[in-house]
Amino acid sequence: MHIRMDWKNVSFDWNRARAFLVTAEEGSLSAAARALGLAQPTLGRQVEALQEELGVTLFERAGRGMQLTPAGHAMIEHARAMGEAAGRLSNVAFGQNDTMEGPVTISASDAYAGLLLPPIIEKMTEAEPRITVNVVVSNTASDLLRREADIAIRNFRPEEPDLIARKIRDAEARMFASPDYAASLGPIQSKDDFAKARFVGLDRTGQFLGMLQQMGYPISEANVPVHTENFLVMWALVKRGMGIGMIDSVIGDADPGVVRLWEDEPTLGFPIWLVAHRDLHQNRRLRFVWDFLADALR
Amino acid sequence: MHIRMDWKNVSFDWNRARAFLVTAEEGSLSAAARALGLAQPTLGRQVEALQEELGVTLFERAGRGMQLTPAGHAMIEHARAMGEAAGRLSNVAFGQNDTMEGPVTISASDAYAGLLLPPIIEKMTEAEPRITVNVVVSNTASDLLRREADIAIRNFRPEEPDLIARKIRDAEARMFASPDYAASLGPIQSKDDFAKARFVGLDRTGQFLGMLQQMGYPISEANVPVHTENFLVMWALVKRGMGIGMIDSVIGDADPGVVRLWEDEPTLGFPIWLVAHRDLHQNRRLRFVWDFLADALR
DNA sequence: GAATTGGTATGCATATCCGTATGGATTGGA
DNA sequence: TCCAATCCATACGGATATGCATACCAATTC
Repeated sequence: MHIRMDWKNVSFDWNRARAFLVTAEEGSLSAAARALGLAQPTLGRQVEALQEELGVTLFERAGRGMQLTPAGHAMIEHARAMGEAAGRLSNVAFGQNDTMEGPVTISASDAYAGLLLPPIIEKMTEAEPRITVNVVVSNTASDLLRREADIAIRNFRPEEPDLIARKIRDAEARMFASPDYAASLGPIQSKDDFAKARFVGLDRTGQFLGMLQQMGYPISEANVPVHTENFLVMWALVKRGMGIGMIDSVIGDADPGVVRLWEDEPTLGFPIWLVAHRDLHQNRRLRFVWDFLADALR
Repeated sequence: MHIRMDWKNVSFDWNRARAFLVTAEEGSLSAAARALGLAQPTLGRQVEALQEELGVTLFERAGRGMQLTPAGHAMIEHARAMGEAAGRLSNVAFGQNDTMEGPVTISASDAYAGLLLPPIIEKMTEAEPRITVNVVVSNTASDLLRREADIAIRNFRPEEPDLIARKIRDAEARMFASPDYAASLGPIQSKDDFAKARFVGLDRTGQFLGMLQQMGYPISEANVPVHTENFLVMWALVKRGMGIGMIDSVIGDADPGVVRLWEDEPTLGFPIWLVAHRDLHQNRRLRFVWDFLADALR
């Protein structure tokens, strides 16, 4: 049956425990306030009230920020446990949430976010107007674990056990250039014809160049006069005739401002994965976006 | 150094999680409100707000009380984890609390609470006026685990590993009676003289009688015309001359209204233990009361 | 050493939350 | 079937917490 429990020891204000936790982790009341979306005096008063309520001094002012006292150190691990349980609660709640109204955050590389997703998102919001879409530009998988994003589009299979992934297709990167620049190069018959071509590089570390060299292109640093780490910048440069760029053929083919350079070129293959957190994947809204993206990206 | 954490998933109102937890455990909003010392509409609104905030239906009205939905079941364990961490936090905080101002709850049997403790508590509050003393009459050790009491006076060594105990002394129960009744019995020379004596029994189950018979007293149920489970009632009856009562000799000797019946009687020995929760024992206020009681009860 | 930066405390208007009182619904028992 | 008990929902006045603006403080920089 139901054992009569005693709730005296949990009847203190739990939000004050949250204030304590975040202040300790962030190191200052101001940072905690920013992290929680509250005002700094609010956090200060909550921590103050908790100290008053428990009769314990938790922090000492330390010039820059707040320093935990020994008593605070003895208590922070339990506040952390509360926070972790709260996070799990929130995750499960999100998974159980079966309303179509609300936000979904999609994480993708800048190329996908800027070139491929916009029309997809437009169709999706037409189909489900109550869904609000946020797009985050990122290339790491960790933002899913931290719940900075709900669904990620990645080019690798994530290893983390808490994540689930679905392979959409194998994409291939091909060479594109503006029609003008392609014409100035003349007809391409073999790799040797690239000896005098200009490329728009994708990083400063030379990986892009090395990759092409490995594929047998007779090019050196002189062939890559401009670099960027941003696909969208690269693409804009390519479209302005600054050189050749390599990008997912789906993106290049869909862009009327560029042409394929060479039909028979060796392509650079890479997979496209959809990734989500295991706990959140049941969410109805998320499932809808997941299925929509899987269908549209195929 | 400090990994930037994301607090979005813990920034919901933790007090609402508490409301969810207690409501689920207690089975109704009203019971939860009583348990937390809040009003029923408050709990109702908090649960309502949590459902709104998370987009999940947690409860269904079930005539008598609230029933968890499947979604609620999926989440309650995490709320429970929060509650357990909150309890530990509260315990540790209590242990770290180093102020002399505040309450201390002492649990004791009715005999000690009513006969032995009052003068001790009086002296104690004189020595430390800022301490507020609550006395709870109870004979179980579990009220310490539930934190319904801070210090308990017990006649057995508790087995629970979370409790710490200190043996104060071995007490002996002796026979006392009012002077009038003692005189009416005449001088006592041996156990046989008790054949026609009247006793005031301490329970209805016959344990008291059996104990005396085992000690060699030639008595039967006819010698125990009145029973009570309450020591204070027993004592009042004894002092009114209703019969013989057995009680800690320290209590009996200190009471001018009774006399020892027989110096050479075989005594019934039992230990006196002071018990407290391990986590709370560091508390300065508690230590003071603990030491004071240990000294005064010796 | 003055300016700048990042942080904490305080006063005040306001928005939010809480408790009391009350009505409505359901259960259990006479 | 009706009565009593128990519980949830709603309305409203008042207590409480929040945010903004600002004063103040320590550390770092030029």
